[in-house]
Amino acid sequence: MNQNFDEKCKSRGLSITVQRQQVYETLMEDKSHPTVDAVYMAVRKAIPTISRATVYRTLETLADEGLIQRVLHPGSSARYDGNPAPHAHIVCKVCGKTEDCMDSDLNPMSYPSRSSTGFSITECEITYRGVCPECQRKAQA
Amino acid sequence: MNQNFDEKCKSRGLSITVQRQQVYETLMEDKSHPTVDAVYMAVRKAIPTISRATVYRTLETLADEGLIQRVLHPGSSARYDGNPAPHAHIVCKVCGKTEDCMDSDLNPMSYPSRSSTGFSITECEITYRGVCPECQRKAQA
DNA sequence: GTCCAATATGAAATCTTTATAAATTTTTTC
DNA sequence: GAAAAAATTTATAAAGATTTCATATTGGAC
Repeated sequence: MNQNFDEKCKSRGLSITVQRQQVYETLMEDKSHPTVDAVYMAVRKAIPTISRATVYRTLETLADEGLIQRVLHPGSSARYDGNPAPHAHIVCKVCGKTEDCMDSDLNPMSYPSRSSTGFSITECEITYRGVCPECQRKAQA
Repeated sequence: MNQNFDEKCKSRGLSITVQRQQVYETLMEDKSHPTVDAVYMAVRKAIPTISRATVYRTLETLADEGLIQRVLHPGSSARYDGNPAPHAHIVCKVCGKTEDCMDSDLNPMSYPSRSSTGFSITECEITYRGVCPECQRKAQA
């Protein structure tokens, strides 16, 4: 199916399963930062018997392995992003829509030094919150 | 109790209630970025009959008014920070401990321009994820 | 192909959070 | 201050999100 993905699993000691392949492929095709449930619904079209628990576990596993990334969403359900490269996100606090934020004027992400925190840092997430154009329009009406 | 807090409520048109006062005071005293449940447990010592729903609602209200701030926590429960000023956080992905991240070498937060996104942005959140010193030690053992 | 380890399933359990209606408290008005 | 109006709290339930668990199935090494 996706040779690249299979190799990445293999190199990490993960078994290659149809469920993992399908979840990954679905996320690569859906750029909307879908919720777990949205991924579950999409994957069911290909694997009708897949369990919701499997989708949860698979997404978590792939994120732990750095193949995808988890995107936070205030007070609501988790979302995932098929692009594992660090980049900022912008979330509408009315409808929850989540988009990449690629403004080149933004300061580049920097990491705190190990010495100052004692943490070993592996991920950085920047989230802007606001109101998307559509919800602004609806609010005016 | 806290004159300052009472005034802030008044200026925002919020009623002053013992529940709000106590939730706010609890959060000011607890610098650990507690979960809603932790706040609920602490406030119960002062107001044993307080409802969990009230704590949820109160924290949300105070955050909406900018008196406190909500801190995201990947896939888990929300946490709150009594300091409403924007600052980065660092979260341990093993135990969930959340700390302020005040490294002065970090790039300052910048906001994307309105024109590039169409969003009206009100909040920015920076979260680093990694493993805290304690959990690193435990993992070695 | 056989076997063992890893993974998936399905249902239930466990959080976490929100909604609702009735009761209470605050604020406003006089 | 007392009464009326508005806002808030309570308690319960419901909804939603996520995890757990025992069992069944599958993948990969041999």
